[in-house]
Amino acid sequence: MAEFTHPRLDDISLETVLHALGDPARLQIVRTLAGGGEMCCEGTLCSTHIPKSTRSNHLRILRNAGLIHTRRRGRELMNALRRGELDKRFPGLLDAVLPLVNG
Amino acid sequence: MAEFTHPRLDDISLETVLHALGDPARLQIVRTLAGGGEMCCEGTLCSTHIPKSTRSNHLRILRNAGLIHTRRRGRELMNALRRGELDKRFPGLLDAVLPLVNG
DNA sequence: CCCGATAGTTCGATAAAGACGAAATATGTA
DNA sequence: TACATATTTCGTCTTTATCGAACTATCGGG
Repeated sequence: MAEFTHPRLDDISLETVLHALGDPARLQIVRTLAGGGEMCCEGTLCSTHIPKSTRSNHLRILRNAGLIHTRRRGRELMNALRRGELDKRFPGLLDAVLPLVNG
Repeated sequence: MAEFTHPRLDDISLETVLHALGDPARLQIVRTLAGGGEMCCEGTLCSTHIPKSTRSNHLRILRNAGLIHTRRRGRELMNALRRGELDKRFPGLLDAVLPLVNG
């Protein structure tokens, strides 16, 4: 399988990022990844009953938006938040979104 | 015409706000209103060729999300960003979104 | 190697959301 | 009252999202 393509830092658009974050499932994924670790598709949203094809699609949207980085580890695909890069590109955005405000 | 309903500060959800912001037209409206003034539907997005029914819908989404406040002034409906309230509810969010990053 | 199990993606069909012209509603002015 | 202005609502069409099923890739064990 070909590896994934991730947008370069400068190509990440705020609008696309906001669109990606504007979904409850994706926001939850991002918050889960905010701890700093990696998580496979199976691992994300494990507390909910979202089918894997939908999870896969959510992760693809997050990846294409530039929010997460995906690498293969064995048969799993590990996803990590591109925290440092995003903080550089959009200072303060993740800080504002990630706290446990849970509005 | 009945006046508009605006969500109370505590009822504004981050997810809904992010969804509202995750559209280029609406992001532009919010940025335009960030100057602090009021603007009618006709006035928003005046540089683009978006039909009024679509503009109206965008403003409704922003209003329901809690981002803007709408009041009638004569036959116009003036819209203003709920900046102070949003800064209280989601500190740093608008500061991160509004700068002319234009990613 | 080939097989089965595991992890994810892709496909295809249905469901939900958005866009926009046309018609309706509300307000102001003559 | 009649007409113009400002905006919403409605109906239709297009776009986007969801999710089961089928497909692809990787690993471990005969």
